Amino acid sequence: MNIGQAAKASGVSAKMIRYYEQIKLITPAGRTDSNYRSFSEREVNELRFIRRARSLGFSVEEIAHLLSLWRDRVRPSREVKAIADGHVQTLEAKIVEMQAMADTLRALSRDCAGDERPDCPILADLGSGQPPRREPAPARGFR
Amino acid sequence: MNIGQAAKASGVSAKMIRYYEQIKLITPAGRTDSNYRSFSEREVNELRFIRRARSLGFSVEEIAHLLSLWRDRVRPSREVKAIADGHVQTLEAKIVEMQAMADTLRALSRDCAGDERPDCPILADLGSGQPPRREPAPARGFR
DNA sequence: TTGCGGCTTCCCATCATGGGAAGGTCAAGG
DNA sequence: CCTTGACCTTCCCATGATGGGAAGCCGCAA
Repeated sequence: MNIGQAAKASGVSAKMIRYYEQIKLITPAGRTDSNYRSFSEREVNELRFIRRARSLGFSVEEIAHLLSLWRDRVRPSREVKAIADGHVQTLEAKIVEMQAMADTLRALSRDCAGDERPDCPILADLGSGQPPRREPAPARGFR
Repeated sequence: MNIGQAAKASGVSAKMIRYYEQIKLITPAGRTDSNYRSFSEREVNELRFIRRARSLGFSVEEIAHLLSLWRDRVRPSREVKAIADGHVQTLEAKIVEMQAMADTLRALSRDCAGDERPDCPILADLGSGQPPRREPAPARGFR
């Protein structure tokens, strides 16, 4: 199986396969006499693992760790769970951040006429020298 | 006002100010005899505008557009709103995507013992050759 | 005058991905 | 046996926004 077939079979582009090999995420594939890479079914499975992990947002570094645990028959599931939970936290933090951005923008956009006139609360906000948006007094009562 | 003071006053690092100048997001600041950049209050205000826009997640390209509208006294607010709404959509799409990742991972993690034993549904999923996760039959009844 | 802190430019690194060039290889069909 | 087209190889470059750091110039204070 050469790189194109491995790419199709795994869903990882040939470019990325070479890259993963270069950064030592995967062990270098064998080579044919003519220097073509040759992939075994096992290696294709690793590529599928990587593609799936990437699609869940894991970084390459995290995937390196996950792969080593996957290969380790006596890994403690505690370690796997820790990586997953850590990543979930990262995701949640980003989601919260983006949600805040979107909420602010929706509020500004709601009050913008969106017609031919130049008046615009969005530009007014951006130009107002607003500090990085600290919560506008968190409405005592949520605690 | 030299670059350090402008940085403090605007909240944009000196590094970034030079970068914004280089990519022509802002007009090159004037120079003193000794080649130091010199910033006016007006330029500092532009930097604050940029910092605020960045904090709302706008790309530099979008900010270039927003800045030109800001400077244009007869802009149609429609254009500003379009940029903002477009960005909100981008944010929402990313949020949905990350939410899906987090949901999947939380479900997998929930079923993982997280102890010394090697059995782990997280690794099982990653190693299962799962295709990029199409919804597992969307449970008719939510419409 | 010395010394420290700030300024200048220039280069490098990040993270994961793609584009493209130049050249070698393989298989099918003439 | 040779051509052709599709594949493979390596190498370099670009992305977006940011920071780190080196080498060298400048300005102010003691």
